[in-house]
Amino acid sequence: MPKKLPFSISPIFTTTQRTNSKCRTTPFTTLIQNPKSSSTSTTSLNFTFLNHLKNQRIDSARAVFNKIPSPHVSLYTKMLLAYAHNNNLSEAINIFHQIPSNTKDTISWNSMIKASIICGDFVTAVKLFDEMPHRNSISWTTIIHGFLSVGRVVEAERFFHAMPYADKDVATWNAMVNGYCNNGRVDDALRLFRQMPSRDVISWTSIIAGLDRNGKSYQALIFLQNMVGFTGVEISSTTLVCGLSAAAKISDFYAGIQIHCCMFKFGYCCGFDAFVSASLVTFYACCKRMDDACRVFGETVCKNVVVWTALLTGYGLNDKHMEALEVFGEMMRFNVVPNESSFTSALNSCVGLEDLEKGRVIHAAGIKMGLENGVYVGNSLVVMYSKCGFIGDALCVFRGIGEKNVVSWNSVIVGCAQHGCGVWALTLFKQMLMEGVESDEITLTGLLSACSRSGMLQKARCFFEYFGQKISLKLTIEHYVCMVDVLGRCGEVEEAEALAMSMPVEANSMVWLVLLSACRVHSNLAVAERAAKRIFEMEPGCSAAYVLLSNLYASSRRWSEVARIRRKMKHNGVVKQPGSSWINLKGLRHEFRSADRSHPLTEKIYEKLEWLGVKLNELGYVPDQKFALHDVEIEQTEEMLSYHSERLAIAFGLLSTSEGSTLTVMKNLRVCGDCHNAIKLVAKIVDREIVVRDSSRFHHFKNGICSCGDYW
DNA sequence: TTAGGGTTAG
Repeated sequence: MPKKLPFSISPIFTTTQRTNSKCRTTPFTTLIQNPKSSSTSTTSLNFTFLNHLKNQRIDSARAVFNKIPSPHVSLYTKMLLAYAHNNNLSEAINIFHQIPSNTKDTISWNSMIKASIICGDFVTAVKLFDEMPHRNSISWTTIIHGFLSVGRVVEAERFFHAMPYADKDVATWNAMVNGYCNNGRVDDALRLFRQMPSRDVISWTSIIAGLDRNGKSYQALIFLQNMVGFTGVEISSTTLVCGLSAAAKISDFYAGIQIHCCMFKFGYCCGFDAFVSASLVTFYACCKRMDDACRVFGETVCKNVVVWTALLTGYGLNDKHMEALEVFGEMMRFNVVPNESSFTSALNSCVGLEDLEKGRVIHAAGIKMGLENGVYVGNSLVVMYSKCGFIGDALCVFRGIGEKNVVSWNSVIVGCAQHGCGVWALTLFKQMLMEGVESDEITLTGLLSACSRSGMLQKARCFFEYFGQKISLKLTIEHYVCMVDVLGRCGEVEEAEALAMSMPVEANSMVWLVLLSACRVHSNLAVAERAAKRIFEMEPGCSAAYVLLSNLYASSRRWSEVARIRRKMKHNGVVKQPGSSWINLKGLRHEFRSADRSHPLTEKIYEKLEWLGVKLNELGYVPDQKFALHDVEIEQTEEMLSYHSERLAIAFGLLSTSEGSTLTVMKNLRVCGDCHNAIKLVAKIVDREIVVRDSSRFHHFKNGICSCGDYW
């Protein structure tokens, strides 16, 4: 863990403390209690009223408002809007009706429309709009923007088209352009942007931000370039922040640097603008320049939660998960309250470290803050528990999520698939359909992989057809990879090959690799050789394909072919990825290679393995030498199998953890069949659950059996 | 004295 983060922190300037300092109130009440004259009294009441509103003390504001003799219409307006922001529409309407009719002006009518929209009551908003005596462009823009803000584009368009052309000002056009972008209608936004009679800085910023949000970051940067180069419209910090966001998304370092220079030039980089700082931190992080990101962070005076989260996320993006979690801890120490985004990023870093213990600590902090059942934190917790090997906890968190979205359902379905709980995955999908949540391409990937890992071929065929034809989901190459995988694993190797050959897009090396893997399971050398040939044409350095083919030859004891593959690997400079397994204990990762003797507890680990070997023999275990994969003497292969990396990690785990606790081991390659047999028995001997996550899935070993049912 | 349009982290 890093002892010191590479940036300086000025705690006096954190947002929380700045806000608190503002809250120190002046004793205004003394002014009311001792008035010298009627006019002084009214002035004091007005002042106190405004002060209460400013500090969001709505009841106190109302009490003072009631004492003001003949309040000015502007005070009525402020009062009703305050009620709207408190989601109290009936009281806002009450105040509106109290405005004397001779002073009720267009501004108060517009404010009441706005108040209805804030409270989500569009019927009242439209009724007021119809009833008001004089509409101006602000009345129209308010209602158009209101509809767009809740995705009701058709109604917004109806008002926009009904609005007299002469009344449409630049703000109205801007509202439409921005609304189209926010609702994924970027082509309509571009059409209006070209049609509008004049464009100001907000028009340009809207289209730049909109293009960026809709996956057109490169075009956004072109628009920014045109704005600066050809329009003469004065640029704002918001425009530059949007441009920087686009540069960050496509990691365009050159464009981002130019924008940073502009920010300097216009004086936006003095450290007081959190938007500028957060966008700079993110930009440098996306360009893999964490030193620069840290420098910007250190120079930021106004460090709010977004700036902190930008740094935390940036470290995560760069696989510096320990540093990310250190930032999370630091922000808490500086009284910056983490929000859902901070938790999401911190939990992602726990996944990156595969560190369940840290994940549980962050989960506890989330519970304290009441964020556990929110959809963002809940989804991240589901992923964290699932990827750290605890699918039961993932399901528990999932059930608690208040309003589940498609990501929640996908996360839990994919989690069940990875843990081999295929039936659960399918049951959850049924519930998802019943709750009316629309599935997407990730749902199908999750379902197909659940079927693949549980041998449910017919179900997979149904899903593939249902998603492809009935709900017209565009099938991606990922889906074909899954379908070839499930066909192959279920023994339909020829059909899998036929599907790979007949795909609407050309199969990539991943498709052929899963087919080759299935050939390894079902010992189909003919298809394997054809699949391997395809892979070597596309990816000559694919070590996994060489290893799979070599293993296939080895399991058939065709040692001359094994030697040929090895020579070919050597000739092409392909290096086999060494197998390694690791276990995380108290924040430390203990990693082992096959026959490793570098760990400080090596002697004890090998003693434990010998003891386990004796117990295994007593239970009738005989090493399966087809997994030795080397042309060596039988005695030697037995020894090599006994010291595979996962066995060393398990032996170490047994020595270092309390009896009865679940042991979780990670492996970079697939666990071999012989180790799989041995670990089933080891779990029985030591009477513990052993979870092994290999490159394919999670295996839960308990009482002599594995959750995968020997099917993986 | 009160009303409308653009922004950062995930």
